[in-house]
Amino acid sequence: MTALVQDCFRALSDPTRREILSLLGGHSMTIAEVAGHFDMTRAAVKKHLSILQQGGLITMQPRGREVINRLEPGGLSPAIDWLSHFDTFWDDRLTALKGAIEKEQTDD
Amino acid sequence: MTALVQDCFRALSDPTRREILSLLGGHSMTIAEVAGHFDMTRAAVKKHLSILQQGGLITMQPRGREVINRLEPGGLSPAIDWLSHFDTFWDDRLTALKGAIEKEQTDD
DNA sequence: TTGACATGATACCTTTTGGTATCTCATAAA
DNA sequence: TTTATGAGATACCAAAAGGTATCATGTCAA
Repeated sequence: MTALVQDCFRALSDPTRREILSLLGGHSMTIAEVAGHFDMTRAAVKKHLSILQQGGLITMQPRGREVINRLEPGGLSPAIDWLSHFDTFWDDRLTALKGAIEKEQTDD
Repeated sequence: MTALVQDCFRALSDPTRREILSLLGGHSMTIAEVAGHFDMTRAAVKKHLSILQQGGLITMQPRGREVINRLEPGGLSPAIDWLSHFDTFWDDRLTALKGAIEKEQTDD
C-alpha cells in the first residue's frame, strides 16, 4: 500500500496538484470545496486528487455523500528518502572539500 | 538563472532522469557515457539531460568535442524549499537535508 | 586534408496527460 | 416520495512527453 517513489514524484510534478496540497495544508476539504479554488471543472480537480491519493500524499474519507480530502502526513517520505540519497553524496563531497581546505591551511 | 520550482519537479518526475542523477552522483560523464547505461538512443538520453539542465539539477560543460554532464549540488533547493512549506508535515530528515544543502551553497 | 566520432538539431510517431462534457448513482433535504 | 446535490465513470479532445530516425556540425587524429 506504500506509495512508490515514482507515484510520489509524479504527483508532485504538476503545479495544480502542489497548490492543492498547500490548500489541504490549511484544512481538509471536500472535492467541491477544492474545486472552488480553481478555474477548472470538478472532474479535472477530481483527477488531480486521485493522482495525489495514488502518490500517497492525501487520503479520501467518505462522509455521507461527500468525500473529505486530507493531507497524508508521511506522504512525502518516498520523495524525501530519495532526495536524501543526494544529501549523502553532497555531504560527503563537502566534508572531503572542507577537509582538503583545512589541511592546506594548516600546512602553510 | 535560478531554476523554477516547476522545472525542478518536472525534471525529477521521470524515473530515467532520476537514475541519470544517481549515475552522475558517482562521477561526471559525457552524453555518450550516460547513454551507455540505458536501452535507448543517445538522442533520447540527450533530451533527458536537457530537461535536467533546465531544472537546474545538472550542468553541461563542453570539453573539446565532448560535453561533460555533472551534478549541480544546489539544484534540488527549489524542490526542497517547496517541500519545506509543509511545516507541520515534514520530518527531521527534510530539515537536515535542507540545512546540508544550504551549507554547501554558501561554500562557493 | 581526410576520416572518424561526439554532439546538435530537426522531423516524426505514439502514449500519456490535463482538460471538458455528459451521464449515472447515492444521499441529503423538501 | 420527490428533488437537488456531491461524487463516480466514461468518452472524447488537444497538447505535452518520451521515444526513434536522420542529417548537420565541430573537433580530434591520422
